[in-house]
Amino acid sequence: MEGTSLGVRKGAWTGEEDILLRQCIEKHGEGKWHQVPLRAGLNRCRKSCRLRWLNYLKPNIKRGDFAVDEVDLMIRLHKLLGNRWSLIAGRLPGRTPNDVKNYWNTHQRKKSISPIVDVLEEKEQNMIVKTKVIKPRPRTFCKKLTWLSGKPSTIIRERTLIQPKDDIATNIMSPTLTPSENRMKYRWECLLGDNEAGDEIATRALNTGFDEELSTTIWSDDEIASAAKVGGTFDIHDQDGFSFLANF
DNA sequence: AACGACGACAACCGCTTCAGT
DNA sequence: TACTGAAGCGGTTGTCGTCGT
Repeated sequence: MEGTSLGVRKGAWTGEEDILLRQCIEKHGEGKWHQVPLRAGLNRCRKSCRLRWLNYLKPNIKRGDFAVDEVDLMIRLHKLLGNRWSLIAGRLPGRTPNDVKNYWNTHQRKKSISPIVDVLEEKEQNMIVKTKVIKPRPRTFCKKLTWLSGKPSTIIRERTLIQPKDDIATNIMSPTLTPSENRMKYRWECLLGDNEAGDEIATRALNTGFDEELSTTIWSDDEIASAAKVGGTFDIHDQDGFSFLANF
């Protein structure tokens, strides 16, 4: 793996390079990775420096075997998130995305290749929920939409969502899931999110439950505007046949 | 002792996303 | 709005150590 490309060193890092990189980060802080090789006096590319720091030199990195509870959490998170290693690692203190990925590829993937485990996993999948990988994406709306521009309109829109008894749950509700699936989703959102009151909210969600009825209502522009402030998932249709799923 | 298979993990590469202009 | 460079992410590869034959 040793070698150079355009004069940039590749391959395993030496102890000397580690020291230079660590000193540089301690002095200037993380970030501005394109400046790090110059500042540290390293003949490495920015990517290499960043990776070395994040995966090896950064303080508080936990090394050694994964504990049973870490593996358990990893499996659950992987079921929910798929191969989103940085998110999974974010919930495993001291573990890096590379660590998690390597562990998964060497231990867990091996297990999933096993036909017996395959069958068990499939059964478990059927018992719980179909995996739905949630990838947050920014949504952009056409500015021609009158209700976004604030102009009055007579356009009919439908709002379809499962009504929660507790409005605090509204934000993460999905009309495409059953109430129990929504409960599960809610718990995970609370677990994965940065919500400070996550535990309390999760408990309340479990104790509260959700109504099973879907409601379809014609909303005025004002109602939609207020709903957007509260938040939630909306299946919106207008009279031009334009429809989309919106999360506020 | 020699050698091949395999596992673990560090590092690279290419692509996507984000932010600034 | 389009463009560009930086940062971040996940897939893949290379290397090294260990174990079994």
